Amino acid sequence: MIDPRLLRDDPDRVRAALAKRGLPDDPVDVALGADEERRSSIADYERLRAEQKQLGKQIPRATGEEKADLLARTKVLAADVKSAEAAQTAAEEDWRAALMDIPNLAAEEAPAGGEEDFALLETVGAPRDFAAEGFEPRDHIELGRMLGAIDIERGAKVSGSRFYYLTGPGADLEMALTQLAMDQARSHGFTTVIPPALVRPRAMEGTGFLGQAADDVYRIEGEDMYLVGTSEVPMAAYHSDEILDTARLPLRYAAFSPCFRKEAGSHGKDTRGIIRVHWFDKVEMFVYTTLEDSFAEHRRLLEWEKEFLDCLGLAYRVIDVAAGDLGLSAQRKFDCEAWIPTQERYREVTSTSNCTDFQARRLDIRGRFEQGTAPVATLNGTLCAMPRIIVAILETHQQADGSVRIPEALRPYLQGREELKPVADG
RNA sequence: GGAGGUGUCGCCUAGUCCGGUCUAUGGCGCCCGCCUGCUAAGCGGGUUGAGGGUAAUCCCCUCUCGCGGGUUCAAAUCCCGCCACCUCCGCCA
Repeated sequence: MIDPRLLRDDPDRVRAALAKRGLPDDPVDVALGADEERRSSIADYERLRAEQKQLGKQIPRATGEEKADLLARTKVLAADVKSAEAAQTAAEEDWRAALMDIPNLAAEEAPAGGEEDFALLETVGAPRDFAAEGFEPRDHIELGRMLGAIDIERGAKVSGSRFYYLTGPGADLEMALTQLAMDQARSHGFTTVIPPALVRPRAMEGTGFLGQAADDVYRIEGEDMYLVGTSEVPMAAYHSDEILDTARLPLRYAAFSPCFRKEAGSHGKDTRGIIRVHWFDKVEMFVYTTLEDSFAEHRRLLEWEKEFLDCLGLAYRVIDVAAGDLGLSAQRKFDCEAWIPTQERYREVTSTSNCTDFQARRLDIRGRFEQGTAPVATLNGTLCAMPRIIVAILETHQQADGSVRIPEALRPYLQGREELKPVADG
């Protein structure tokens, strides 16, 4: 939710921000009108209510005819108060709904436009040249099968398309990656967390996943509960309705959780393999800090993401995501895209967003500052999304015989193994 | 899942039976001031949050006693629903 004050004081800035995302600006006028309506209904209600309280105070002291008269007047007034209150509640709801529809204002620096309009920030490492090495790389599906690491057929049999089993070295790899990621995060002062993956609507809505993105969310039938698509959801809601001690900021958490996504509207995309799946596990960084510090913190999250990719020996590039592709909550977003040899292109493996005070305002998370309380800033960043990192590792570090060299950083978590070797059919 | 209990402005707590004098009591903590050679003690004052009137630190008003409804002229207080926690029983990893 954007700052209602900003909308009232400088609506043109909000209009410009919508335009930058390629969206129409009529929500601005809707919200402004709702704000007018809201404030006049508040004034109406409060005037009636104050009168009612005044008269009510006189009743216990009054007697006889005077009392009967007061009772008659307050009885009428009570009905007026009731309808004024209902009008006020309705106006507040309309106003809030209108405000909730407006996405966060994109950063000045974020490129304008849609998905294709990202800005390339940097390229790290060079894609491996398999032609020069004299062999054709195998894709992760084939490697996963040869190594006994990924079982896509049985995943489909049991759960349907876009499901998989990680087995043997595949399962080991996920565990190792999880521990490596958690160790890295811990060393940078993060608190490790395992959050609930099932949440109430409040958490989902507060993080911005129940608007246009609702199609992608699994809901539990008859329960009013949702499966989270990322631990950003339970971690943002973690401090909801709290006033944080600003001396303790930033609060940094590294959360491991399963993630569930319907992937509605992506039919036909990435149908093979485990690039795009309905369920995966992920280690996510989540930070609460001040608005002023959030921009520097965003850069720090990006550096920690790069540190993780670097120690896995992956080639990747970093992009500054365009305004139109930011999603509802983000003010700015950086994606790291790893080179996938058999696709011969860079694919998103991590993503970090600065949501400024947008989610904090929705979830009522404030800090106590000298001037009073104010919403804090929330940021999130992927440390390790398992399937995509496993894909990148398998394809990048494969050898001609189908074995895969294990990056040194992972070896301590894989019983010292230096490579994964193909196995006979399972 | 069943039965019973509890939920008050940071923490503890009075008030709820029997509706109005609750503008919610007191203690602790915290903040400001006084006193004191310093410290402690003592004395005085302040200390939930949100919204509206306002551009506004002052001032006025409304809401806020877990949340949402209802009854009533009037609800912390009475009624209903929900949520959380505690105790016991059942079940379970």
